[in-house]
Amino acid sequence: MNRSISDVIEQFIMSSLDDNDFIELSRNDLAKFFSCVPSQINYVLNTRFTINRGFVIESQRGGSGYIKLTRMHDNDSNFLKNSLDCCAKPMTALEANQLIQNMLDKKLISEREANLLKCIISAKALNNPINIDNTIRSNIMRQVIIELSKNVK
Amino acid sequence: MNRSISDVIEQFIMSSLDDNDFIELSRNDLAKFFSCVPSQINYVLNTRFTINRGFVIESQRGGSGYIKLTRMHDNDSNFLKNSLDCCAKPMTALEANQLIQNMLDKKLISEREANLLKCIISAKALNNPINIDNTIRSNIMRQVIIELSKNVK
DNA sequence: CTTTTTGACTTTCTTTGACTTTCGAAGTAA
DNA sequence: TTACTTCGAAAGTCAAAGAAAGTCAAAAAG
Repeated sequence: MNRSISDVIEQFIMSSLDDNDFIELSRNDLAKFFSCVPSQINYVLNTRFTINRGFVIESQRGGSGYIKLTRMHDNDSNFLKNSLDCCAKPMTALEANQLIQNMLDKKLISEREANLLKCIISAKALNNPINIDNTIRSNIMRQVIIELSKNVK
Repeated sequence: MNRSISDVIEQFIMSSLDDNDFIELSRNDLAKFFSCVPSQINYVLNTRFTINRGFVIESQRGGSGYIKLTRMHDNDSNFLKNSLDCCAKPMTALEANQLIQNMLDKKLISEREANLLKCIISAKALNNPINIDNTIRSNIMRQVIIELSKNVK
């Protein structure tokens, strides 16, 4: 569902990454191509291609500048181990969502499972009188990771 | 027979759902179309298109936001409806486990999903200083049921 | 009373633009 | 040649404006 220009740009970049582990973009050219202001590219990059979702952004300013976008590969058990670390502290719903999305991207869980998890760590599910949602959220994600680890060599 | 504007809007939405399992609405456009305030749409949605009547609502705020309305088919919807009732009160881990087992038996979820859910509603995941685990547990199960409802054909 | 209608206020996400920083190349002086 | 300066072409930042949807409770209708 490409609802906004940001979504369209996201898709475009995402599919450029289908065949390559990294790509080099020109911010201005991309912006021109999509008839938007250059900083919109930054917005897409910052909201969609985050480190939490396994992307690394490098760039250079000035003449012949560029933006290099790399998709990180990581073996599954390593990934799960790192994810566990993320769950050491209380987590916001946003953080948890990104983690779940990441698991989906890595095919550690199915789309259905991702949706289940997302709704479980939502504010609606966890909302409680005292403000410890974030703690519970990371507890839950920790258990999920432990459970998933059983299926990984 | 259409006493109120709410009834008219209800009918309109209902007939949009005749051909599709889900529709996407724009709250503002609908409100404009029916010359009412936007929050009237929420009122109609909240009073008529409830989970108990077999509807699921998802939405997104912000620029190019939307409201997605899904109708679930009633094969399994009775079971889910009853399950929802179970989640009206706080639940022990044992009760939740039984509910999950039931879902598995009915093939509404896979074994893997059942295991995930079980670890999520375990004391380990939910344990928190104050004793409201059971409330959170039923909240979670309620959201899970709502999520599963989207997949029911 | 209960249900519906209304609107002020809030939250979330996106779009835009003015301003800043960085880099490389080209030009200039010693 | 070497070192310094200038200029323009990138990319970055940040906050304001815009565009949705959500909430809640008061007022109105039935």
